[in-house]
Parts: sequence; structure tokens; C-alpha cells
Amino acid sequence: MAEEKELLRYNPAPIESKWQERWAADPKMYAAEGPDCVKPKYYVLEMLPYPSGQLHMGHVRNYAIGDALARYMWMRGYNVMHPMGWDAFGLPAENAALKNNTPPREWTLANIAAMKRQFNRLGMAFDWSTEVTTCLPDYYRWNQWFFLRMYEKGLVYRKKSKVNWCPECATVLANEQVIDGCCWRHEDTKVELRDLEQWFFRITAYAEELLDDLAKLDGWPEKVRTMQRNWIGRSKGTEIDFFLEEKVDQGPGTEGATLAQDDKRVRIRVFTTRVDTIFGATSVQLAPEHPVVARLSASNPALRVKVTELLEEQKKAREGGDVGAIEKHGVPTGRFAINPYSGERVPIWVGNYVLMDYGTGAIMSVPAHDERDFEFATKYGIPIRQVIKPVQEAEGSESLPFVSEDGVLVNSGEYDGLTCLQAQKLLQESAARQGFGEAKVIFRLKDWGVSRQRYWGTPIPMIHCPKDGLVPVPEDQLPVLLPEKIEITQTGGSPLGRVPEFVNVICPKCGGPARRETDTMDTFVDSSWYFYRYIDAKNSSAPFSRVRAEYWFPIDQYIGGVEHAILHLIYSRFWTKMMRDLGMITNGEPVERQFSQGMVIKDGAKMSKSKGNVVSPDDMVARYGADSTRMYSLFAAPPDRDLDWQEDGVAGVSRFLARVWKLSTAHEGVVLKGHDFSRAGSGDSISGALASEGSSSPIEKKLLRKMHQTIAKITKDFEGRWHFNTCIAAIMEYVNELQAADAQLSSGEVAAPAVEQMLKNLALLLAPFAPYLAAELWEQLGGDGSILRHPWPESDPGLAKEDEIEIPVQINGKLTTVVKVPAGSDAKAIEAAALADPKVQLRIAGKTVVKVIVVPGRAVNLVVK
RNA sequence: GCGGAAGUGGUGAAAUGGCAAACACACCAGCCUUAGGAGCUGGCGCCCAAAAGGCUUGCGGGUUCAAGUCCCGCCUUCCGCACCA
Repeated sequence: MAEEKELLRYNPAPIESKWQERWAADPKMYAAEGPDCVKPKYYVLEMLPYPSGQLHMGHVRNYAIGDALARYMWMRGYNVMHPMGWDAFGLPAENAALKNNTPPREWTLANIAAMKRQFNRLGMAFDWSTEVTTCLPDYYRWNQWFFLRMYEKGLVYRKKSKVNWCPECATVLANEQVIDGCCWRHEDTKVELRDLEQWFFRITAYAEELLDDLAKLDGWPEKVRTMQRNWIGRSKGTEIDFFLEEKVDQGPGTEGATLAQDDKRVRIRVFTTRVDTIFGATSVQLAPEHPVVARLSASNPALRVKVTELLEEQKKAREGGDVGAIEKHGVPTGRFAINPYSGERVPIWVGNYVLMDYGTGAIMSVPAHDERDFEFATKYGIPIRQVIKPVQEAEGSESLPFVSEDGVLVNSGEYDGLTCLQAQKLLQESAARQGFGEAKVIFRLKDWGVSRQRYWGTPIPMIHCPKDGLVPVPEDQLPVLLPEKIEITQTGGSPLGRVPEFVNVICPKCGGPARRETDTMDTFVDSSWYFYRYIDAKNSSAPFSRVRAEYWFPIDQYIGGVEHAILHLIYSRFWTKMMRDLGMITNGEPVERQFSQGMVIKDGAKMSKSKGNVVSPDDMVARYGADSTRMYSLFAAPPDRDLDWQEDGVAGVSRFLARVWKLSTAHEGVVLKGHDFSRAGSGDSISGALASEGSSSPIEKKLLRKMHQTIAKITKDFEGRWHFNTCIAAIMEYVNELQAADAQLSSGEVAAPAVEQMLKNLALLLAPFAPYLAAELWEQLGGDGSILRHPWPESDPGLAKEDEIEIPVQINGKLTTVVKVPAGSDAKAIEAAALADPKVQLRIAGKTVVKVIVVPGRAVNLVVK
């Protein structure tokens, strides 16, 4: 007795370890076939993790989603590519090295081994034969190869620039890695601005295309597309030259007297989106770092002091992350600029709110038609001149600033009376004709600074020769290997600079002594193209084969956290376009469909070590099993929403799986006994045919109906909206019905072949969500071969249909009762049934039915007076 | 300020414009028992002792025979961008 009970008890641990072993013994199981495969291809990809040593719940969720999809697609007969790898370069390895005195490589590889064990324990269906580890020379040599290709194409350059410097990381950060003025890795560390020689990728060469192609990415979340659109920040406008005034007509002893001759033709180029307001420009504002400011303040120490102050304010605000919050300050230079259209002279100011790195670093200030200019002019008593009138003269109260483009020009000479848009066009044409301006599109997107002064990254394959300048490392000398033995410190520049064997090289051009570049590449370089490497991971003569890329790309489905919506996904798109232009691939976008899953939350906050609300996947797996842990992460919320982690919920899913186990094992005898006569050559891919013999009992029909409905629901969700939470709920409902019919399942009231069909399909439906249990039940039920490659069950619409349906009856829109009618009843029959209902009769007694709306199969509404 | 998403029971949530709260969790009552982190039965939005009935999807309007769902305005929360000229 006790033994029997023990048998019926669901215990995930032995089941899961049994299957884990079997799967490990069959490494080909998850391998994709080559481009000559007759099956349609499906490339499902989840973002590769950083090998910190520990998977967290966000990972579990991410990979549970992708794994469910991959398994489903296998069952649907696709040639599935489902790879995994490691984003293995990066600073934490160096920090760990400092802390534990472990070499970064060792630390990283150990972490990878640990996380791989976790992946396998969770039952993730990854093809490890294509594993990519970005910190290994096999991989990073191709980063260097790409770098050289891009250098040849003029897509790599070097320049001195203000860079974001994280004192904690002791390295430079890309703009994309600065969040609210702080380092993306160190939320409390303010980023400083420093001047350094840096390597850049010319991503701005693709700004227009990166923006335009977003429109084509209709398989991407709108949110991600919008974020990228804002990030690229296209702005259409006009550049116009104001001229520094030649004659300075002021008294003797003023600054003007010292004016040098070459000031005469100095141009101050401004960028504006509203050139139509230019007749209202009453000052020109320069960024503190603008070259003309340096020139004007050279002979004016008082001005120089003021400018330094403004610059300081700006810098502080930038480092504080809230540039918008600083108080607007400015200082007049005492000099004037000439408006090229009107010849008017306007004062030149320096403003702390004008940014050198956006537009031209100079603006024309039109107080009447711009909020900021208005505020500034009011503060400093600069004239405010209205030059745009609303189209419909809102009488009297002309409240300024009037910023709408819906207006007509006034006080604008020959342009008076034109609409804003007409005027913009004519003014641009006029400027171009006279050579003092042009139409211009500018972007917020900046070139991608890829230099890092760190050790644990891809060495940049360049050589500095005192004679030949910058010399690329010849291709046959790749890879430039990272030296293994190295002392890691966080100060004093790149650690590589202190390794003489690394630094000192022979110049490939002149053969003389030269120095190797000691910067390494941003790790986002690694992750910009890793998914191309998966398809040809062992290729030693090229990053990947073109034929394979043409077969596998674009990726059918990419899944990852929304935190990568800008950085990683923009870089990846850029890299794909760049490779296309190198002739390596034909696709212009890497990813067909992109999915951003929500965060995992606990107690109202994102799980994080600092908040102390981390739940360890290992813990959950140990307590409830991998199936329960994965399945809960899919059941608790739709995948795109944030998920509130509640351990009670995991226990609930675990109890559900226990019920499934009990149900299936309790009736497996019926299945196995009935097997001999049920398999008339059709294998166990059971169709609905056996149920339509006409001899089946009502309960059997009912259960089969539920089964077909459940199959239909889940299939539809996989194809479309991915609400796996309701898929699992549907399976629960199905199991609840089966369980309620427990007695009939064993009594023969439900025929053995039907029981077999119901239980086998239950295992198949569970396969994407709870792979261990599904495999075990499949085997116990005598299922053929691997469940992973068994065809997904098909729903028979005829059998899924209800015989009788309930129709809600409303009177004047208010629910009154529900009537039962045969399925497929027409409007007339439904109306009759509704009117015949006693409750309805009571309600309409003495009143007139004005109108009857019948939506067959849906509802009836009686409009009554 | 601009852009995006969301707001439904005690909780996570569900609902092609057609019975709001499916499926779970928690809780309550009962049963069972060699007691388990078990199992089974029932209850569980709010008002009302119960029934009958009424009310209920952030707030206010609108469209519609019918609105959680569509439209307009507002409030709140979260996310992204932000003196971007």
C-alpha cells in the first residue's frame, strides 16, 4: 500500500537527473541541419549571458521563453537553430582578478562551466556544438579582422575627444553606457569628461538607414523602435552663417581697437529647425567651447573668466546628468554678428545652455518663437521681436513665445505673408544660392567610441610607428593575442601598456621599432555579430560562411531584456549593414522579430544584490525542480510584462505537475493494455478519427472536445501573441476535467484509445513548458521516439465544437439571463429561445420590444420601451 | 517638456466590442491521514444576516443595441529621451 503511494508521488529530482543524463549522451539532439535541409529553417535566439558565474531569475525567464519556442518549432517540423554562448569579455573579470588574484581567463572559464551546468540542469535545449565564447582568440580574432576591414573602408577613425570616463572602471564609456550621468555598471559613480585620443566606429554613416529601416521592422516592439528613433534623433533644419561684424564702431580703447584683420570674414554657423523665424533673431548664442569664443576672449581676460565659469557650470550639470536643470546663464561678448538675410547686427553672447557637440555649437536666438530663447531674453533684456503670426489671428492676446509652425511671417521683409513652411523652403534656397547656408539634417546619434583602457577585451590591431604613423596589423598576423601573464591594476592607463613583449613590435611597413596599440575594444563589439558566428562556429578561414548566412538570416526570433533596446540592438543593426556593404551577407537587418521580455520583480523592485531580494534559480530547482521553476516563470505573467516573483506560485505549479504525474501514471495501465488494438498502423500520432465512430460516451466526447480546444488555443498562441500564462492555464483546465473524470477513465466508460490520445496529447502539450516531465510521461505511455521531434498535435475543429452554447440575453444592454441553444443556431432560433425565457418574459411584460439584436453564437439584446 | 507602456478582487492575473474576475496563489470551512512543503470537497470582488436584488475594471465625458476593450479630456505609476536649437 505504502509502496503504491510512493509510486504515485511526483518527485522531480530523479526524473530530471535521469533525462539530463540521457540528453547529455545524445549531443546531436539539439543540433540544426545544414542549408540543404528540406525542412523550413527557424533561427530562435536568446541574448547570450555575461558569465558572472550565476544565472539569475531574469535569465531563467528569458531562456524559458526561447526554449519553449524552440521546442515547439522542433515539434512543428522545423530545422531549428537554437544556440548559446558567452559574452565573456568585460570588466568584472578584471575586478575579480584584483580581488581574488585569479587570472581573468581562468575566472571567466570557470564561471562558464558553472553556468553551463545550470543551463543543463534547467533542461535548456541548446546546441553546445556551436557554442561561442567571445574571450577566446577563435572568436576575437574576427573582431580584429572586422576592425581592419572597417579601417580600410574609412569606418574606423581616431580622434581626440571629450570622453565619458568612469573613475571606478578606470576606462572610457560610450554615450550609450552613461545613464543619468553615471556609469551603467556603477549606478552611483558620476562619469567625468576627459580629453583622450580614441578609436571610433563611424556608425553615423548609417544613421539615416538605421532610422529609415525601423519602419520595416514590424516584428519589433513599438517601444524598442521608438527608443531607437529617439536615440538616433533625426532633426531637419538649416545651417546659416552669421558673419562676425567687421567694423567695430566703438570708442577708442575698446576691444574693437585690437581687432585683427582676419576677423573680417569669420563665419558663425548656426543650426536651426526654424529658419523662417530668422528675422526675429535678436542675438547669436555660442557654446562656451566654441572656437570663436576662444578667439574673442583671447584679448579679453574678463570675458575669458566668465566663459570659464559658464563652461564649468555646463560640465557640472552634464556630470550631474541633468543638463536641463541648470539655470540659464550667459555673457555678452561685446561683439556683433550680421544676419545674412537682413544685414542686421545682433549681439553675440555665450550661453551655458548651448552645447558644442550638438549641431554647430551656435544658435540664433529668437525669443519670440522659442521657449528657451524667450526665457533668456527676458532675463537679460534682449529685444523680443515677433515675426510669426498665428494663421487665424487670435485677437489681442498674442502670447509669446509663439512656437507653432502654423503661422504666417510678418516683419520679415520680402518673406512677409508666407506660411512658415513656404518661408523655410525659400530661405534655404536663397541661402544656398548666396553661399551662406544650406538645408541640413543632423542626428543626435554620435559615432561609437570603442576604445577601452582595459585588459580584458579584444586588442585593437593597430601599430603606432614613429615613421609611418598608424599602421594596421597585417591580416596574416592575426590574431593579436592578449598576453596571459599580466598584472592588473586599475590605475595608470591600460594594463597592456606595461607588457613590453606586447607593446614593442616591428613596424610591418618599415621594419623599424614601433608600439602596439594598447586599447582594447568595447565588449559591445563582441555582441554585435556573435549570432553570425553560431552558424559556422568552427570556421577558421572566415567569420562565417556566406552560404550559411544566407540560409539562416535574418534571425526569425530574438528574445532578450528591454535593457538592450538601444545599445546592443542598434550596434547589431549597424554591424549587419556594415557586413552587407562588405559583401559578406545579403540581409540588411539581423533580426526579423524581436521580443523584449519584462523584468523579474520581487517585493516591488527589480531583483538585485544591492536590494537583497534575489531568488536563486538553484534554490528553486533544488526545491521544486527545473520544470516547476521554468513553468512558473511562464505562468505568472505574460512574457512581455514584468513578473512578480512569488514563491508560493512556484509551489502551486509544482503541485499542478504532481497532479499531472498522478493522473498520467494512474491511467497508464489502460493505455498500455489497450495499445494492442488501438494502433492500426497509424502509429501513435492519434487522430480524431477514433472518436467519431459514434459509439463514444458523452463524457468521452466532452473530454475530447476539451482536448481539441486546448490544442487549438495553445497552437494559436505560439503562432501569435505568446501568452504562455494562459496556455498553461488552459492545460490546467484540461487536466482539471480529466481529473474530475478519473473514475470514467479507468472504468472503460472512456475507451482506452481515447484515454491514450488524451494522455499522450497532454504530454505533448506540456513538452515546451515542462520538458522533463513531458519526456518521462511520454516514455511511460509508450510514446514513439523522442517527444522533442514528435509532431505537435492537431486540433480537429469539428470535435472542438460545442453541441450546445450559452447565449447571454440582455435587455436594454443589461444582462438578464442566459439561454442554452444548440451550437450553430441561427438568429431566429436564438431570438425565439430568448423570448421564451420566463425571466425575460417577466421583464418585458407590458412593454414593447422595439428592436432585437442577435449576434449568433454571441449575444442577444432586446431593446424595450 | 517629448515619446512609450500600464492602471481590473487580499495577490499574480483572465476576458476576437457580447455573461468581468478564467487559471492560480493566499485565506476560510470541512474531510482524510503512519503528519506531507501532501491529498480531497466546498467557499472566496463589494453592499445586504440570507435570499431576491443592487453595485463594480483610476476619474470625467462620448460613440454603440452592447465598452475593461473604441474615441476625447484628466489623474497616477513605471520606462526611455531631454536646454537637441
